[in-house]
Amino acid sequence: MTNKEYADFLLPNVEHDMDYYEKKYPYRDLKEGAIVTRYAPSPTGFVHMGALYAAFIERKMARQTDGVFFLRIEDTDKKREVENGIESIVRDLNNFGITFDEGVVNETEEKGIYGPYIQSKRKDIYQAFAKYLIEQDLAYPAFETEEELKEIREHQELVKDRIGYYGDFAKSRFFTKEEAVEKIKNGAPYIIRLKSPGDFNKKIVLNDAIKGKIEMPENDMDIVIIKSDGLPTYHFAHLVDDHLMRTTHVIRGDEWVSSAPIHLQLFQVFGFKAPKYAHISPLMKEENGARRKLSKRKDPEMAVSYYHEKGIPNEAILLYLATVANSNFEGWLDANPTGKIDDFKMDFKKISPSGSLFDLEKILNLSKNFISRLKAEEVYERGLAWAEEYDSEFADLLKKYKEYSIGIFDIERNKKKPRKDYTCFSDLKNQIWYMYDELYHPNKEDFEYQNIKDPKEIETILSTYMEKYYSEEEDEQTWFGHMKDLAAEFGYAREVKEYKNNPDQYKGHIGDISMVLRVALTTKSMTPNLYDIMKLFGRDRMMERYGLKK
RNA sequence: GGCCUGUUGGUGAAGUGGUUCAACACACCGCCCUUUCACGGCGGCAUUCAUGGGUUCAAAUCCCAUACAGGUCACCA
Repeated sequence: MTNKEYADFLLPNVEHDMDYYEKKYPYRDLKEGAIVTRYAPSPTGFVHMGALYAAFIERKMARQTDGVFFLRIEDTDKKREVENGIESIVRDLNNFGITFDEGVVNETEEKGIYGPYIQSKRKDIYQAFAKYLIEQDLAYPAFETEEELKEIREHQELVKDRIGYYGDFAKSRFFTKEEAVEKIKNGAPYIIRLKSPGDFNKKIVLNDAIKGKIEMPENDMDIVIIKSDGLPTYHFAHLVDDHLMRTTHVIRGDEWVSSAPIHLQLFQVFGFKAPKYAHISPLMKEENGARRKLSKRKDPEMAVSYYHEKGIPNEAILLYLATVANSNFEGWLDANPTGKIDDFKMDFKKISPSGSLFDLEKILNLSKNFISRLKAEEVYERGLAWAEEYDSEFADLLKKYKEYSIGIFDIERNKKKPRKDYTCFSDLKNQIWYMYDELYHPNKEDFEYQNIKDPKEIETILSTYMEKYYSEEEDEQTWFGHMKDLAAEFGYAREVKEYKNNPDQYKGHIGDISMVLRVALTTKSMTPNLYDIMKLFGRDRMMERYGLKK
């Protein structure tokens, strides 16, 4: 029996051969240095922060080199598949402005000539490549059951040997073709394994774009390449797909570093040029003084929906991810305030080889700064969009008082250094609820009066202000002058300095008086500029809040 | 257990043999500005780069060991 016949026997019904596919997918005609890379998730659920981080870096590197970024779905494990997985992946990523040049578009469509981009639809291709290996006597059928494999492992643990299917432990390797055929004809189930030419005592070198030079023992495990369902394992699919899709850079999580020897060997066995690898370290979390990888199951902040619910702008998340990836990004943004992430030149070498603690504080800060730079109308629109999803009562108020609300968001916003009141959109209501009568139901103890607490005095100050000094028309300076007059009338210094110089001559200073007017109006001692707030309220509503007859 | 990687302040980090070697940012604290807050300004916050050895005239930077942390050892990706 020739090797060719053997291959046909082991993998029948394979339509094309390796050469056919080799010709079908031409080399890409791209300029020097262009990076072709991919985001290759298995459709097991929504996109989480770690995946978003990787996808962000992948797209960025492809874009800045005029390369190609494509989406490939790795669904060779049918057990883990989730319904509509593809749709949610594409949607989640698009929400962050991460789009693909090529690959899967939705459950049924794709674009690009290197497809299919869904692994389960590439069975024939993988088998064609596996057949080549069998013909070269570099792959063979293996018959061990799960139970037998377990026994081998237990034995190895017992005698403290290296664990795995290799050397003398790889019993199926030693069957003759005829013996194997016999078994199969008798109905024995089988898988295809690589006949590894590696030597554990020799070293291979992985020149990782992020982690640098890593020396590892050669792979000598006869790893599975085709599973019993005829689909390939990750390792084999990676070889076939990234070779045929003409990927130049494989950017992936660093949990893959340890299997890089397998991948390098696979490329070598076929005589293909291996892609460059860039292994990204994971986002970490600190818990009880120990660091661990951010977990999809345990950590709510891992889900991108967490940020959506909080109303943290996606732009802020992207800014954060850029900072984590290349810490010089912040400095660059500082020097180029109007710059976009797209204009920044990211560098693999600047990506930290060790995992970074995921810093929610920092995201909140970025979010706050981002919102502060928005126009009042934008804050309104985005705040409303958030509220419509998560706080319908507040959404109704925003809609009912549109111009008024924009006015609130506009306070001290149009300056070089705008106010930073809102850390995220879910924070809006906490900051300004008192501006809406519908939300204003204070108790007496809610009023945060400071130095002046006497109800009688407060009442007199309020009524005097409204009757004698208040005017709806005045500009800020005039208004402030009136405040000073009011202070003086009640025995408070017109200027803080004056009070500090002669504390005995005054009961307090202008600040004490304006505090009364502020707290009586809002219950709060800390608010944006009082002048602007009064402007928004207008006379009637002020009289009402001050408990004075109109 | 084998193999691989990492370890600079509360956090993210810059810095890879010597001309500020501990930048910058977030957080925190203090002061100033100021009608409150916010903004802004100024200042504080690692005499030391996990620990112990070594190389060198000179090390956070090179070497070795130890400790700690992370990853990986599937017919999962």
